[in-house]
Amino acid sequence: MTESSEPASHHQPHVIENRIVYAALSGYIAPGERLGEKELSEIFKVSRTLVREAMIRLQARGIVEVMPRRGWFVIEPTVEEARNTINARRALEVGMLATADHVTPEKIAILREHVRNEQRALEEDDRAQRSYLLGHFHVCLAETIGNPVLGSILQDLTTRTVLIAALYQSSHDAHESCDEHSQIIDALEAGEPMEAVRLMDMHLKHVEKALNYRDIASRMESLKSVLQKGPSL
Amino acid sequence: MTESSEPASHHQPHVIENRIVYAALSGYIAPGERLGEKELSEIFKVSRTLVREAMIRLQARGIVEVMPRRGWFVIEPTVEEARNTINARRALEVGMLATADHVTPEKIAILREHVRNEQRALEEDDRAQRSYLLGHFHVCLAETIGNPVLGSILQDLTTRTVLIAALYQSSHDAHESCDEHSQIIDALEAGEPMEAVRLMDMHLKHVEKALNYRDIASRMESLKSVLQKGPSL
DNA sequence: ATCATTTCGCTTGTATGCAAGAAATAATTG
DNA sequence: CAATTATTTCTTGCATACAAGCGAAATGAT
Repeated sequence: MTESSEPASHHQPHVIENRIVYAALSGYIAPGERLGEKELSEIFKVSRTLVREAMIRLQARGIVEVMPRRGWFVIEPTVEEARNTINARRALEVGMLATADHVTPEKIAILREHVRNEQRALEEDDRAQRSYLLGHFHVCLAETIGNPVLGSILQDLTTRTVLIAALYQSSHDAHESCDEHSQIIDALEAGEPMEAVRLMDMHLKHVEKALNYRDIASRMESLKSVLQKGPSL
Repeated sequence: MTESSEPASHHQPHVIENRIVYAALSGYIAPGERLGEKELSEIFKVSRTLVREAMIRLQARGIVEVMPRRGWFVIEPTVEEARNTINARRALEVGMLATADHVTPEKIAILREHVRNEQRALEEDDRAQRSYLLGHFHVCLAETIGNPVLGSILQDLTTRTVLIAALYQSSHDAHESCDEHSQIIDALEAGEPMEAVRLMDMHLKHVEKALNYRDIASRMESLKSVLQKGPSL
């Protein structure tokens, strides 16, 4: 539980990669944050080569980006990129629910268990765990009613969504999210996949609606005005 | 047209990466083929470092895999992995068609143009181009009625599907594929997305049905018997 | 004082060197 | 001669060294 899901190979590069993804999902690292190669190489006690390898993988997954000779940064998606990411999730998750065959009770149980963990994190007000679990529900769903390929795609998309939510200061209520997850499972259990599709579509609409797309612009504006209007020191 | 779509940055690693993807899509490199770092570094006239970077990216995209100290190889998906990949495509493409809003005539025109290119490759019996275009149709569709995020995901999945088809000696007729693409566009143009969904679902079923999942086993069997029964030289 | 220019420090980009290991070949032994 | 063991070769794994370039600070000119 402490180490989350490390996919096979315990070699350093994957460890670094997974730690950063986990940190992003948990809200420990924010969009725009700089990830210096030297800094990380000291933290993980390896050479820059391995850090670089991890960063390249994360770049391929759309989680970090590089500015030539400036450094690696956690992505700060534009409004358009944010929309695209969420719409890609919509397509994937809707299609996944629509094409899934019967969901066995065992699978329902796994999903229920996950939601129970979400609720516990909510009660205990464990922000990091809450953020992680709310995002990871969708990965769990994809792996359970879908397959590992779907799961890994969704892992990347949800990680990006969490970063988007952080960047645009999502006001989406965590309780609401958790409830919606629960309702989706209800629909699956009742053998009504199309209802599950509808609920998922609404859920993602809520996620997107909760974003303050103006935040970046307004943040820059306010910064600008502060710097302009401020008294000369 | 000769260089296909190179996504920005013309630095070597991306060039190598794209060349290999293109070669896979065109059938120039087969599943299981070894891609030596030294070999590639001589071809592209760069150091192993940059080749390695490209391979790591391709690994993240699920197109090559590494066997420790043995080398890099184009993936040879198992039967289960093949199914998972195609099912992931089904979810994604079905969801994409189902959630897409109205398709403008301009977008229809782009898709029609693509199918025309497919037909030309069929007439001219240009195997490489044919393979590339039949796969790329799905990427084109994703970028046209979806967005770049969907496009890049589908790029990876279709590339893998082409490799799967090569590995399992798909008997899927190219003409049939092309026709099915055309019909999907018809449905979109007619404003009947659900019909497009149905057609896409069938299309992917055909793709999967055309695979001879026994080929790998039978190939190993025959090789084994040949080696056992053969006369001693 | 303000603006342009240059220098300098720190970061990533790329090549290279050497170590570790797997497979193929050669040598050894029963 | 067969089977095992030793050796050699070729591959990737990882660290390191140096080059290149951006940005900030220092410098200079107006």
